[in-house]
Amino acid sequence: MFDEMSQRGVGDVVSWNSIIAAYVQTGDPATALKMFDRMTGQGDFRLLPDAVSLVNILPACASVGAWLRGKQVHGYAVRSGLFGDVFVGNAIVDMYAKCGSMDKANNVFEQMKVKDVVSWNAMVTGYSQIGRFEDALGLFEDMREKEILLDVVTWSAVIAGYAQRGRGYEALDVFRQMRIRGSQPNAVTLVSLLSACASVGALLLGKETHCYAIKCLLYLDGNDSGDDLMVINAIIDMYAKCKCPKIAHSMFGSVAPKDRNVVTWTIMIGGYAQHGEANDALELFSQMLKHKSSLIPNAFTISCALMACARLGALRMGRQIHAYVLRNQYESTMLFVANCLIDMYGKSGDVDGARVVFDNMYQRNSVSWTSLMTGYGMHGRGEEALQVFDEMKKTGLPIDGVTFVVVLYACSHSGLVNQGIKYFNSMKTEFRVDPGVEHYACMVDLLGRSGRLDQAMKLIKGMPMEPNPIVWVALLSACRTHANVELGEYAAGQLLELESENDGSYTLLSNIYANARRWKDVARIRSLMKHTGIKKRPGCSWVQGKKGTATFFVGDRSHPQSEQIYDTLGDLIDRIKAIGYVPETSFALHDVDDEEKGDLLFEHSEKLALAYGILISAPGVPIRITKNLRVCGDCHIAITYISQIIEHEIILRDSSRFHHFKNGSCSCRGYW
DNA sequence: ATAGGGTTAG
Repeated sequence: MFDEMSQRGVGDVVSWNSIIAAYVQTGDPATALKMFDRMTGQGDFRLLPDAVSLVNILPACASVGAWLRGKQVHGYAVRSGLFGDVFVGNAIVDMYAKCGSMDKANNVFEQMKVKDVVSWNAMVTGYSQIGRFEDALGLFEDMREKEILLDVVTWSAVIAGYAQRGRGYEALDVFRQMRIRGSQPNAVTLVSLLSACASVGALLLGKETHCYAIKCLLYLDGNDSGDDLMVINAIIDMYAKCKCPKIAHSMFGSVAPKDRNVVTWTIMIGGYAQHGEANDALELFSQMLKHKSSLIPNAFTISCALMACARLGALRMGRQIHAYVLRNQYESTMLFVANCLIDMYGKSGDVDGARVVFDNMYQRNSVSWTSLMTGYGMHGRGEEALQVFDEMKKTGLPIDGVTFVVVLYACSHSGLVNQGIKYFNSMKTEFRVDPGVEHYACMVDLLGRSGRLDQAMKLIKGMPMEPNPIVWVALLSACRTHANVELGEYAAGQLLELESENDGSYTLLSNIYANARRWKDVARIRSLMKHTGIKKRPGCSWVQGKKGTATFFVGDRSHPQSEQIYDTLGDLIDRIKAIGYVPETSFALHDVDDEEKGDLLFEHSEKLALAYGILISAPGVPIRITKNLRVCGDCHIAITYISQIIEHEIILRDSSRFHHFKNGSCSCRGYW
């Protein structure tokens, strides 16, 4: 219609405004800007924009970050006298605020002769979005003086700002003030509040908000604005982030499938991926695809599904999703998805696959670089990780604390002790990043892993802050690796004092004693665990087959092919004994819970998973195993031997790193 | 015709 009109020369400002508004509203600001240029450009057709034109085009400038264009429009508004229109003024303030230039916004705001509550709200929002909450709340006082009533938007903007920055408790505080001052919350307020609860894991307050929402939804019910669904989505997300995936799922189930939108599905998939069973996330994802109605996964959905794959090491599924991404061209949001792909490939044992994704990206950010480095680090390919770091430095992308955690982690798992020390020392001097407690933990790990326990202890003593549990666990596990009972006891004692002892630290200490043949101490630890009710998390390994995942616990006989699995395993053990394998019984007490069942060393989950992997894999195909805890020492020795007598490469991911077993050696080279 | 909200990565 518009084209026809403009060809006949009957289009006027109103028709141009209408078509431009349509582009803005359907989320195509680039075309809107092009049309605005055509409207105002040289030629036969040159229309003077009116106030509506400006109010239409300013948000478009803001949303693509076209600060310069916005400034030109601002100039035109002043020259043409349209600046006096309060709508125009508000749109200019908002445009500057959204472009991150609050000082300019404030200038304009102060020049406006007529202001309304929207003007004030635009300023409050602007300050809240960049985290300048003192300035935002300062405006509250000005508003009170000028007797401008704070409305629901004013309050919600600040609550949302706090929520987005993870400052949930301050958001809740503002909400309380809002209630005291008698403002009535609406759907947006509730969504912001729920997101605040989610960000700090405040389950109780989240439940309170849920109850409040039930009351409010009675009134909202029946309008088609989609507000109800948004609130419900936020409730599902809140429960998932507060580590209640079951409640989240029952809320999800309470929404009729036809009423769910992409966000509903994505929230639930992401909730399972991060706080529940990652397998359930993938199950839900394929359910969503089967729905085949108008539900199309967006970049968020894909990222969540890839997170689930990464957690499981589900390479086969991850590759399928990668193919889906390529087929469906998720270009516009490729950066995020590609970063998830790098992470997924790295964590699923295919770091070369991660590299291919990285090399094919046309845009990268620091997450892309660090994800790739993490991948190399986990696989013990420290030199390559450091090469990537050198390349990253050349890009000018910010090098922050996270980058150094990854660099030090890579050094630690490849035995690059001197380089690690060098990078640690360069953090402050060269990159102006203050080493945090997490970097000290990395250094303790680095020194400890390589056996320099005294040096590690010296570093801890010289720390400028209190060592946290992670530091002591790093020391403790180094004491296990290098059989240092005395220092191990000390580290365990420190953990006890910080009241953060968990099943892992008890197991480590018990292993240290067992290794030293101090069985009385082993028994003491065991009874201490029984007394305090600390249970060892059961070890669990899984293998991806063509028909889904097979999971094994220690001594597990639940698999239908159990008999065959045990036969294969027994056969392998016999064969490696013949070439020198001696069972390392000090690890037999690793699984203290199962002690009554006898010596289950030969039935550890990773051994069972390997036997099953051999059964289902074609010759020469790598076998990929994932374990929830660290691999047991005896299993590590046994699998090294087994790799000598079978044709498969064995790729095992434990909670610390990857082990590639091939021809009788492991890529970890002792750096667990 | 202007202001506020839900899902993703190291």
